[in-house]
Amino acid sequence: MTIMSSENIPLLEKENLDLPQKRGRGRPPKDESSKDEGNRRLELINCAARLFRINGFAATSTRDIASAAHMHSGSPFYHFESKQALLFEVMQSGMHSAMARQNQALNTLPRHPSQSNAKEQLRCLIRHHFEVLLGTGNDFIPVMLYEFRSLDTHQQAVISQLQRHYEAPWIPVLNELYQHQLLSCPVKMARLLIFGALNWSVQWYSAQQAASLDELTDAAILLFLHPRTPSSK
Amino acid sequence: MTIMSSENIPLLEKENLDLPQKRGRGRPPKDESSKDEGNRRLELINCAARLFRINGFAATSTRDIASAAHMHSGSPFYHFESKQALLFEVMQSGMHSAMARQNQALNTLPRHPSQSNAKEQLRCLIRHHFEVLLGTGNDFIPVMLYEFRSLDTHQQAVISQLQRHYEAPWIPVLNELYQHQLLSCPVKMARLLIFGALNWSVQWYSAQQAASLDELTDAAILLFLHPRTPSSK
DNA sequence: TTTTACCAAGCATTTGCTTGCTTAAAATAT
DNA sequence: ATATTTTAAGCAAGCAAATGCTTGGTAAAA
Repeated sequence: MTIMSSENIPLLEKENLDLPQKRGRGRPPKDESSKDEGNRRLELINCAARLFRINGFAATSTRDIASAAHMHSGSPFYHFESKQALLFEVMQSGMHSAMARQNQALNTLPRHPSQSNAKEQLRCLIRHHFEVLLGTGNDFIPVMLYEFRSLDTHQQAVISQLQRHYEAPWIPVLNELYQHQLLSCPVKMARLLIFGALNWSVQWYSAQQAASLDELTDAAILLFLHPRTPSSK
Repeated sequence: MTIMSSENIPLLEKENLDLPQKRGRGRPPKDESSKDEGNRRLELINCAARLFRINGFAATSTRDIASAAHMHSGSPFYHFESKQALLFEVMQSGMHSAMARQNQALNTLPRHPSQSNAKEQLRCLIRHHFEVLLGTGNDFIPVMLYEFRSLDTHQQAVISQLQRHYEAPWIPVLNELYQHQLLSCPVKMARLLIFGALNWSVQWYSAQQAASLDELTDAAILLFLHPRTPSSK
């Protein structure tokens, strides 16, 4: 990451004329899908997310990011006014994507059919949260979880707000479980501890060798929820 | 941290001759407690731990550390061969201290009086772990948890070994709880999830305004352990 | 012609660390 | 008891590399 970083990017194949992704300088072609929406800008965000996740924000240089996106060292600053602003974008877009997918996942569940599908709702939320944390290519949320302190005060406030929105659907579910005594711990503390248990998985989970996300979800449910009847299901 | 850092340390009172802690250059006096054992070196470790915890390893400069220990910028390298070696020392001494105190805490418990004091043992372990994570002046373990990736491969192996030793007393306790069906989740996963829930508390706990460590411990026990009899205690 | 997206080069600062020297206490010799 | 040597601990200064970011130009699409 630090070795060999003095403008050594163009190891790209040289002299293959008119490859579609030559994409050197100049305005990009407005190819078929008209809503291109900052293609290279998006690639910068993705590369930054990956590097920030692997090495951390402070230990990742803007040159590393530029290089990963096949740019030269100063080019990212055309798209982002600072390294910190890029980090902020990573977190924001990660949160918006996670929230959208969480709502989507909740909508696949039946709308409280009779009385208490709270347990299934919690399973759905946990399962989706594991996906957000551990799914392939999902570097955004781990970055948000571990680089929060690198934001300035205003940015932190914005991200905190998004986090509150993300956690909002959990609260009525936990409340219901608490009232039905499937959850013994008061809801406020339960939420903090449960999110801790889940979020920490980014420290030890590795896709190969370990359990599947479904198995993780089952384990978490077993740990947190206390069955009222002798039949565990 | 970054502003005004060009050798601006000696704001110490100037011209107070013969203050006992003048401590300028030269060999330190061998004062009463003969086992001085690197007094300034220890202060470097403490300052580094605090700064690493607050700002992270990569975002803390060796000048920041030197300044916090009232030294000049190059002096830490008399005691440590590199910044990374200092980080390693922080983690190692933190782990050794935590392990010693954990064993001490366990020894205050009665030696399995009749059959199952596993629940009290778990409470003791959790309570002590919160102390290690959140107690005042305990910056070492949080640094270890969040800066592991900044170590090189060999250092990581050493720290992992220490972590395994630290977690070792938890395993028989969890096994016993699982066998008595106070714990529904298989032990291996339970350990990972429980440590996650506890370790994550460094992200949200603040000494004022929040619950006491005893209350945290109670909440955790309520969340993880399933009472077999209707009486919750 | 304008705009978008980028390159090429570099500037100012910060950073980890080194080298050579200084001081004062401790150890040792006289 | 005095004088000399050794050593622990740090200072003063700076170097080479890395880093965040800026400026001026330029090619291609619109």
